[in-house]
Amino acid sequence: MKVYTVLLVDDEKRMLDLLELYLAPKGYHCVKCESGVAAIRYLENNKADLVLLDVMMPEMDGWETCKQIREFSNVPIIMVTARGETTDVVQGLKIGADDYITKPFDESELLARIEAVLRRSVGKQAKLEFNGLVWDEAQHKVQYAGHDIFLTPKEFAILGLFLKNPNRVFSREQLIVTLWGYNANTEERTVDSHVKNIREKLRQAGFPIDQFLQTVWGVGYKWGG
Amino acid sequence: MKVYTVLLVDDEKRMLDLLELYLAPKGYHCVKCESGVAAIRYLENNKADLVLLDVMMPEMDGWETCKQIREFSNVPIIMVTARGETTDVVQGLKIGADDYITKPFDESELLARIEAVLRRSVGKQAKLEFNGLVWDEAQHKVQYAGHDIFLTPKEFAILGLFLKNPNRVFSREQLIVTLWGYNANTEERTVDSHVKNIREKLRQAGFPIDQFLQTVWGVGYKWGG
DNA sequence: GATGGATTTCAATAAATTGTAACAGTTGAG
DNA sequence: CTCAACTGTTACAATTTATTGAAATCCATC
Repeated sequence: MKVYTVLLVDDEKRMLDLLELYLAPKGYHCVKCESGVAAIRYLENNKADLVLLDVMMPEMDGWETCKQIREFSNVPIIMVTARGETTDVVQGLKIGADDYITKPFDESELLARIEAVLRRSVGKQAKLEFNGLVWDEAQHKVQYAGHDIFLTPKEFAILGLFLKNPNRVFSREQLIVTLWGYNANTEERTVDSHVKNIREKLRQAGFPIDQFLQTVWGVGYKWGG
Repeated sequence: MKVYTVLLVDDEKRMLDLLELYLAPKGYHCVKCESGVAAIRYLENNKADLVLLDVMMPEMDGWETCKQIREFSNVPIIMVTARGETTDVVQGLKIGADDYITKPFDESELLARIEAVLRRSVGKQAKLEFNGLVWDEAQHKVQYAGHDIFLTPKEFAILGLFLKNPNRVFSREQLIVTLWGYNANTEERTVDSHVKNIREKLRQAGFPIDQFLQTVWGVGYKWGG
């Protein structure tokens, strides 16, 4: 069974411990952050399956943190609000949070919501947008400026991986393991070929691809702004 | 007996609880959302048999929510309006709602309307039209440019699924599970045969089928404009 | 149980993608 | 500036996938 990584974000250490106390015994791997900035830094370099994000925090509040996370990640986010806090929940859900829960909550409610959000996010087919470039899994289609860009399955998968992990550098080896599988027996040069084709097709469509799909010399490739 | 899932959408928690109090004892499975955005997100990833949608909500009102839901789903929708609210109900029903009910309502009226809408929707047979191509479930008939196109039952079902889900790519596996059933033991190539026959017959009738029923190489087929 | 249409399978062919190897071009450390 | 290592490009071979027609099977109906 898959172990889910949950990122807990709250300025109160005590609350973090309480959340972990609820989640760890259920098999969730918990990572704790005491500020929005720390959470963003974590997510930029690591993967999480879910974020539990407190709204009321000093420096940078939960909504702002949520907004910034959404600029580079589609990780499911559950907002944690205190009863009586006069925050506009609807506004928050619009920013991109997936659900919210009100403190104080009991263990079963917390777990139920987490499971619901995870279940929803697992089956969800991604639809990503980046500077006008749309990558739609359900339609298996890439669009820019209104017209379709025809990509082969491999090209489509590679582009999707980059879009899902902006700014992260992938070595050719990593790309092969992720997209071809562990026991694939593929030359690293093959990745170059696909990258070349992706660049060509997107450039053709007028998308400033060279600005985004970048070569990191001696390491691999990354999608960066 | 089938358990119906009802999606309740209202910005007031109290109203959601009240509705659930009425519906849950009658065997309806209730899902509650506090905003139109949350409701749309839910429906994009989950199934519901009915939506009870409050008109007066901040941010995105019920009509707008209804309109957006209709862009991807045919789920029956009952609008909930407050007495005295000066909304144009006729206008709303045109948008695609199936019925409406005025607050305050009593339990029996609510239940009666829900049952009526569900009964109607269950018996409802689709009739779709696409660029002059008419697919009529009640008559089990397909027409183009005035004359009938004779399709076998399987062909008819496949075409119907595509018309009901424009732009969505179906893998052969998905088509088999959806139209043959989970435990069907059918070769994937069989789908190709049916697709070939559908294409042949529609092409024969003069319909520009190749523009619509498209092969998505390495993935499956889709109905796209 | 024979008939005829519907459905499914199969195999040959066609088409497209993917992988490879060779080489040219580029980069950056020393 | 030089060189070794890395990256980009190209053409083609290998592989995978789609299409098609024909044959086999299924199945309701007479």
